[in-house]
Amino acid sequence: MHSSTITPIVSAKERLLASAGRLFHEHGINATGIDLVVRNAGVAKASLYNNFANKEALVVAYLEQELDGWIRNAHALDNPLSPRWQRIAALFEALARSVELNTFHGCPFTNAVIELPECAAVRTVAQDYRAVVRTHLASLLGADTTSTAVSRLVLLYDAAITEAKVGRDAALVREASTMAQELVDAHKLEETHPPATRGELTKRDTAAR
Amino acid sequence: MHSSTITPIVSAKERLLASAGRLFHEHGINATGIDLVVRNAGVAKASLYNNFANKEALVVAYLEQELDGWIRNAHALDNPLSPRWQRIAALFEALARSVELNTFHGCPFTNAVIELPECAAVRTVAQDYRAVVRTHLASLLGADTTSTAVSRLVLLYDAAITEAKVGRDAALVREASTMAQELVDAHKLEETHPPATRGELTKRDTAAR
DNA sequence: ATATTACCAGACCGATCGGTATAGTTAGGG
DNA sequence: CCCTAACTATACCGATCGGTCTGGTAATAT
Repeated sequence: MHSSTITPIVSAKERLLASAGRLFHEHGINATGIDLVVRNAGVAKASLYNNFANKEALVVAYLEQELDGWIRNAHALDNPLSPRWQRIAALFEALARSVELNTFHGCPFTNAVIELPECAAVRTVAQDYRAVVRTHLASLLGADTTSTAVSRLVLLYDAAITEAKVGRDAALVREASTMAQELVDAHKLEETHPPATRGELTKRDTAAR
Repeated sequence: MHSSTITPIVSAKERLLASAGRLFHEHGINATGIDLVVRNAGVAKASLYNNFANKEALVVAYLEQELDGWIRNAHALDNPLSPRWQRIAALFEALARSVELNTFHGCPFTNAVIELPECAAVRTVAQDYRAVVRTHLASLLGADTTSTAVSRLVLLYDAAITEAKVGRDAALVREASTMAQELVDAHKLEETHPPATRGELTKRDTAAR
């Protein structure tokens, strides 16, 4: 049980998660059979079921791994010394480039929720992911997590991901980025201004019913 | 071959498409087997393969049916006598209500692209859908289909759908609606103003690289 | 009357699904 | 030295997958 066990350089569990990470993300979860995951990992089938109760557990572990990856990637893209608008733009720009390189396969959490709509555990991880994204965007924007400015940034980020996946349109991703920029500017103004100054032409939608 | 053939009130093809429409949309395409579609349609298995070459063809027909449904729904929601902002708000509000009633199962086209990422025919219908949406939103906004204003409206609509499906958050859907409202207002101003008037604090993202 | 057409019911096909069981290998720890 | 733990390889399980085939019925068109 110590970490002193040497094991075959990388454990079967790690190899399985790496394999699942590639296959689930690129070809989809339902389209990827257990046998393929195992073969691709170069691991015995029994090793899968020694480390995971069943396929669903593997899927959840895969998603948790992806969540971890998102966080690390977000920090790798982030330069805390840059101005806010640049730190936010970097997120969108990474997405746009991924589209151009044809390496974008969609948000793993959205994909999983769509592929397994009745799996509660999947929804849970997806909600965790959403909370992480919201928190991160809030910190980049320098706004309260519950603020509408952050909600709007979340919307724009999700929009960009959808355009990247379905439309494969890098230009639309960058348009979302531009909207995010304007949001940052507006938020900056709000910070320096007295609070109740901006109300020019909003809040009409509630009367739309 | 005439339309004078009586047939059992509704044809096997129609029953199959109705069944596929329910099952594919609610439980997912890959998770719905042929046998279930057939049983649910109350139809013989052979009738499926008399009307469709294979499952993929059924999926494509299902998507074409959904595209048709989207168009009809969009027109049903639309009151051409209402002001633009209301006609656009109706689209978002329908989405928000669907979330609250727990009857929203995601965009059939996005779902299909995610479930069958390597199926070209699915991507094609999805692009058709995107073109239809863009055209419709352009007409609601009274702007050119290629304008950035329409692109932004498309982004907001897709964002709302993602929040509806993954986050199940009607408030976020309505926030997207509010953003769309502001877009309509901005567009209205642009219409009445000389063209190059609005450039306060934009176009900086292109320097973000 | 006779084809033809559209349909139904269900057996059947090989392949693959997720998952289990058996048996053997390798390595470290008491 | 032997036990345990992690691993490999592979056979096997029932269920279901997408898809085919047979055989029969009822209504239409000629």
